[in-house]
Amino acid sequence: MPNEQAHAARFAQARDARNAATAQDYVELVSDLIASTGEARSVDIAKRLGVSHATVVKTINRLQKEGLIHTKPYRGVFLTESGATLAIESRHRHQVVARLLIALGVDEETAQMDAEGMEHHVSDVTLQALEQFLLNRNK
Amino acid sequence: MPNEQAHAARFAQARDARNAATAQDYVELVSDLIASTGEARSVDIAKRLGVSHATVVKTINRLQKEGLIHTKPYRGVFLTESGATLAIESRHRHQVVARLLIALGVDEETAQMDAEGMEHHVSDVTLQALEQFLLNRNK
DNA sequence: CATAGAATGTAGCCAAGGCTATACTTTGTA
DNA sequence: TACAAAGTATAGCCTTGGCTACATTCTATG
Repeated sequence: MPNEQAHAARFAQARDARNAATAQDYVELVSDLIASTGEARSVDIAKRLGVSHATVVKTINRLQKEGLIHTKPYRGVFLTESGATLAIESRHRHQVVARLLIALGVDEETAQMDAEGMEHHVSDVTLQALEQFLLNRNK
Repeated sequence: MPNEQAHAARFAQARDARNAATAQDYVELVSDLIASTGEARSVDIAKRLGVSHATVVKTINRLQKEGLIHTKPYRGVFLTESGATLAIESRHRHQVVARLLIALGVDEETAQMDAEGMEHHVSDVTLQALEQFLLNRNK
């Protein structure tokens, strides 16, 4: 077993990642929706996430306060600059994890499923290692 | 982008994994503490998790209702049979993920940090693929 | 161009997982 | 053996992220 402080630090980091996961999921999804359909409407976000629209509206209000998103009443949802940056990072992280799993023989759909949860816990150090592995492999 | 249903299913699975993560962390930790010190006391669990003891007690009460743990008032925490099974599975999953990251060049401490969060999102299919990769690599 | 239906927003509920503060047992030792 | 310290339990608060039910605004079409 690790020592007490190290152990607590691991759990603290995992908790932080869990808390940040929602914000990342939303900005990534908003970014995808805008890219593919020209706009991100809360009803579409709700369908994609599989939650009620009320939950989406509440979360969007929070993310707006946090400066990741802005909205116009009865209009779509838009990303701020920092939201857009976060979206790009999140999508990249997701794709790297998914590609790794596929490279290791996991089927596409399962890879996407598992990557959705795992991505939020991949640190920069690990992300680089995964990218390096994928790079070497395709040489 | 995936289709709507598939997309929603991914997020649903990630949410389920998040909800199950606490239970897994607790039983794994209780199991480790019993193995290394002979008992699992709530104050030690709190220190290891880096949360207050009140939080630990509350969670333990919930897990007790769910049949993973049992306690004797003012005595330690013990695992039920299903709790012990879950602990073994969880620890195994954690170790496979950590070993994978180390095999890909991530340093031990970072690997343990990231594995702590990632493990809860690794499906059985992915777990098998990771084990297979580690096996082939050590041949 | 009125209006029904769709989209958006609001209110209020719940459980989980954090916290501090306070109370109650146990236990080691002066 | 009495008592202080350590450990355990309880109460009450907060935020997040779910939900349903209801209210409001847009918009497309008859």
